[in-house]
Amino acid sequence: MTKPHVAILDDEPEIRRMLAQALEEAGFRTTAYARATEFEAALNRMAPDVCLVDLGLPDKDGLALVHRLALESGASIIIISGRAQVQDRVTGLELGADDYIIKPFDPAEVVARVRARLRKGRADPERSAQIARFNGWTAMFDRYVLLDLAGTEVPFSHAEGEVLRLFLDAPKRLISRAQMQEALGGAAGESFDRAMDVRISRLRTKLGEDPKNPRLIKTIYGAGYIFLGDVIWG
Amino acid sequence: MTKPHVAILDDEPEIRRMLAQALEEAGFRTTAYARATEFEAALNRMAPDVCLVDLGLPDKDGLALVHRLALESGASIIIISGRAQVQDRVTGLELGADDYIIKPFDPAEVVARVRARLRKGRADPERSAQIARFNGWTAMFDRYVLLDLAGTEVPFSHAEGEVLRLFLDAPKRLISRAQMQEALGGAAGESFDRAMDVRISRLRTKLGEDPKNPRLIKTIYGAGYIFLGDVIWG
DNA sequence: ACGAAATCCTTTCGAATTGTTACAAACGTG
DNA sequence: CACGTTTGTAACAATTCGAAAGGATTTCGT
Repeated sequence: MTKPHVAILDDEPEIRRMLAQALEEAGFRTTAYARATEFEAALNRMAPDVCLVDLGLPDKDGLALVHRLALESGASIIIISGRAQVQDRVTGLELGADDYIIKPFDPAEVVARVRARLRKGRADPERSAQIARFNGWTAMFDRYVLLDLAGTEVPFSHAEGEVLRLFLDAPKRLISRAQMQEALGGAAGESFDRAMDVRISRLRTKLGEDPKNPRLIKTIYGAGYIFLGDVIWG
Repeated sequence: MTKPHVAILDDEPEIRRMLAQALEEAGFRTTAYARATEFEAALNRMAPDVCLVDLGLPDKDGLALVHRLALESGASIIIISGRAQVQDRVTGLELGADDYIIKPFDPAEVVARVRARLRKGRADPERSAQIARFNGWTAMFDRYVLLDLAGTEVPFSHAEGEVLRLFLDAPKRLISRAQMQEALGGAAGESFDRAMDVRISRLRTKLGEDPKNPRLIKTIYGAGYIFLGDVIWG
């Protein structure tokens, strides 16, 4: 996978430099332009993933450019503008911009917003498979099965999966009972405690734990549970 | 096509009302919640397109909620917060939010930003895509037939096609029973549940599923269904 | 308009999953 | 070691789901 490409269009050299530096430090490839005509001419061969466009351009109406970009280019468009009126933002967004940042801005926020745009653009098509590996096991949450080292499938239920996910999201950290109850959607004030115990008990047997000496799901008397084991997501 | 659905989570009744009114005037369907727990409980049957989440909630850490939403729900997430520090915005966006709006805000801008999210989310206006391939099958919705690898035709009915399309539009994601009921136009409060079971049962047999070990349409007890299989539209 | 066929919903009962109860074991405290 | 509290788990009950059978509705041809 190559680096995502961010195109910058701003007439102030200082801002161009600042944006390019921040974005490249964040792992993007950047191309900066000072004038709309040059920007447009280079658009096709650039094929950027995100465009940062300043509206206060001397040589062309920025909003018209944004509109054309939105219609013809598949890139996400982020407007950067000194005009802070709500009406400016609304028209910019209605014309097809995906975000609107007001000067002065913090480069860190720009990077974060660029990342957000890229995430949405590619998140849906190939969402990361919900797979976690730990101590010889492979948990596949979309298929509701565990694989051991030999490759034999051990199916687990939704209730068990909720507990397992909780553990794998916070390995080697104490998880209090109240925390778990909240996460599992347990109505408070009930004797839901026993149900949790049962879930954990069932999960333990499926993981082949020795009841006398559990190595993965350890219970801390009076405090909660802790999941040992080295988790790798993905 | 039904109206897009926007879910609102904010503890201040005044803001809930303002947002709901502005969004409904703009042609959206809205559902508002005051507390995170209720919001989470209703998430699956709501199946919103966009979530507006206030971070300053009394009953739960808003950022954790945003993170979970981003991972598990396909919806776009817009944070609304009174905290104006750049660092807050950056962490919010990094955790998976798609936008970050600072209080006090103008309802018109919120509407514009919601529209921007929907535009990108449904960037594929492929309502003309009537053919999908998955795991050796070819579903042709305009002709109401399934083709297996050998090319033999298996006709399916309209009701079965509705279910199949729902699955193929959201593969490898949990589809709650309530969500399905809504999508199939089932009036709420009825014993429509059994009808859904029957539809799915018929679809399963047509796909040649082994009832004891279904590989494509898996049922998650107490939660819904999930469609495994790699879908390619077109 | 009438009857046949296809489609779809409802009913019903059996199977699978989950929560609950009850009791035993483990733990901490004095 | 005695005692109360916390946790594990087996057995049971409640809930949820699958699939067959029958009936209601729509569709279609004549």
